[in-house]
Amino acid sequence: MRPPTIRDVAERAGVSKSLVSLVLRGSQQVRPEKRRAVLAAVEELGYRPNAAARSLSERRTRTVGVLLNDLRNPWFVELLDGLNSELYASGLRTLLADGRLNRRLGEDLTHTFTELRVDGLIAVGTLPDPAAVRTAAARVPTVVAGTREPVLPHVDIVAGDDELGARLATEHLIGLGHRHIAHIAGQGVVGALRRRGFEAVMREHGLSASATVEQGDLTEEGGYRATVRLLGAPHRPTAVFAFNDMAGVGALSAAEELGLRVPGDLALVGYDNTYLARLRHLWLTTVDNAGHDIGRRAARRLLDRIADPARPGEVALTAPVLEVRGTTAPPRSAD
Amino acid sequence: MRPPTIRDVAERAGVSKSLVSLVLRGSQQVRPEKRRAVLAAVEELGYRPNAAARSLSERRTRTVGVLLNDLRNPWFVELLDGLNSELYASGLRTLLADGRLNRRLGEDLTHTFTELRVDGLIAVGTLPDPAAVRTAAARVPTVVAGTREPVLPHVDIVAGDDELGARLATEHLIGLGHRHIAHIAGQGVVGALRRRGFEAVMREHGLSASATVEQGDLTEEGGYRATVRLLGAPHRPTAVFAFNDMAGVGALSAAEELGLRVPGDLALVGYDNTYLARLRHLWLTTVDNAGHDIGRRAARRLLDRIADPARPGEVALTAPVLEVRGTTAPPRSAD
DNA sequence: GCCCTTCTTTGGACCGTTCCAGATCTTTCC
DNA sequence: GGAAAGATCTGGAACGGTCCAAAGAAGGGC
Repeated sequence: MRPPTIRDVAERAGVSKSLVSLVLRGSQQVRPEKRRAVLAAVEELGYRPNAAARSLSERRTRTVGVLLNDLRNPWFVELLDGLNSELYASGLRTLLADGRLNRRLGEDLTHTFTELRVDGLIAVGTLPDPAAVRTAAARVPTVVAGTREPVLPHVDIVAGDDELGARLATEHLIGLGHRHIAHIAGQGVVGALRRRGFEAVMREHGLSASATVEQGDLTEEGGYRATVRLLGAPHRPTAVFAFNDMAGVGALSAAEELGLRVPGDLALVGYDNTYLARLRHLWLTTVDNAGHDIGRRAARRLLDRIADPARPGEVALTAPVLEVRGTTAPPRSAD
Repeated sequence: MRPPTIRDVAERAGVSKSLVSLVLRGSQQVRPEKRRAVLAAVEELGYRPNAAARSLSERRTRTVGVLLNDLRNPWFVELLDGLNSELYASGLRTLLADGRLNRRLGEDLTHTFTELRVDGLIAVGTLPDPAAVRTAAARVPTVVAGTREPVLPHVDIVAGDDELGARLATEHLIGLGHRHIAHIAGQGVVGALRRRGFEAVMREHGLSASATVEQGDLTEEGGYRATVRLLGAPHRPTAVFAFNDMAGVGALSAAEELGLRVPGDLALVGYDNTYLARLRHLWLTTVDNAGHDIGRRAARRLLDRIADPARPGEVALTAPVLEVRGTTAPPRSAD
């Protein structure tokens, strides 16, 4: 009992398979009664076209491969959401590969996605294997979203302006009266950019001497550890700007454990405005990075690039917005 | 400049395309020197088989469709992780459709997945449109994971034992000395099961009179609102068992806002043991629902069902485990 | 009524694999 | 040395669509 094919439909409707194909692809050159007959046969048989046969013949798959760094990071999920909605509207489906979930990211890129002959590729977030992206980008239209690497010839980049975001956060803290401010840094290019924004603003305000940077990672654990180190040091900061919300929550825990009140004893800013920051119990001041919007823009870029693969790569940055919540306030006493 | 085909490889290696196919599929019936010639040609040309052509001919896609309720729920992500790792190991890739991300779930099911002729289908979590699952299950091997509906003829179900989990949580609170306990209920079958477990235990301890149930939903907001109502009532509970961690966090915020200390004035248990519950700042006592494990088991069930589609549907429940953290303690004074 | 257009409709090649029946080459054995 | 038995290899028919050149039908003009 195989699923019906276009020939079955043709036979039932009393026409040729070519005509069925025409009707299904919406040709205007078909007489109404034939069209009706075909559509009725489709309905009666429950016919669904076979995507494999179609892509073999059309030489395209209407599928976009998405390489994601980590599905556990809520910000990426939001980006993915924007991506999906825009691509779906253009009749493209999305095939997801998570670099963390199944480790063999490079393998996935070169094997799965090229075997499937995806029409396009979106790399989301800092990926473990940039070389794999390079290889793939040479064969298929590619857009990098949510990070600024790798920079490659015909590849577009859509990301938040991390340096600006870091400036906003730092300016906010300084504006509140903080002088001794620490930054918990993240990894990769994104980490470097946010750090640079922080350091630049501190320098501009003549506060380089009281700026501290502690290396963390993208997790709560990393933020916690970094904060413990920061607060254990002799001259401790009155404010912390964390690389992302997860690290910010870690910092929150560390402060609490050491008996410091937030924001009274320690002001705290995160980054990404994930739903974590929005939890009433945390209510983290953070930088909104507009993940959904970045996803949509990345999708549009990819559509453009599929239409014209040869055009030069562009970098599009979106401006982040500071979201002030409950974890920032002026320092208790002048530093 | 098209990608090379099996014919190009054959020509280069000086053999027939059939032999190339044999080599690539690992036949033992090929003389070593020919095998080497073929593999060398593959390497030189950078040949990658065309998945569409292969599935058309083999009449299977090596692809499993996954219907997910909500990617934003960390528990589902964990389940997905388990699913992926197991399926990947069996050479199946995963195509993800999120019911919340692109709303048209029913459409996706009947259109995208049937057009792609996926080899199997996994429905994760309570889905908005059970009828679509029913339709699809009639044509393709299907497994339901993480929930216990819909129950369908040849469909397996893999889920946590929600009633048992709720019992564990409730027993824990009673064991600590709580008498007046409230439950924030969730929706759907899962919600009903957890509620039933709670009510059964309360009844067994002769505490039905002091058991309260407040309807919430699966979000923080719902948990918050429900808790505000609970704590505003005349005879307020000393402990709350929330449907899931998100609702539990909402309850935490509500208690804090009303000036109650957790766990001193109010004990709190969540469900799912998501990373939220593990955040040091929240440190929620919760019920571990083993998402990763459920994902793996669902994958294995699907593999079995693909091998033998006609076998009767089975229900496999995994036993959850109570994870005691910082939000539960004995009540301050006997009730 | 006939020829020329303009619409519609159709047969068949093609997309890149797999798989099967049979062809061809090697061995083995008497 | 020849035949039978294996071991290898190959051509061609699927798989289920799209698309193009050409056939057939219908309408228009004289």
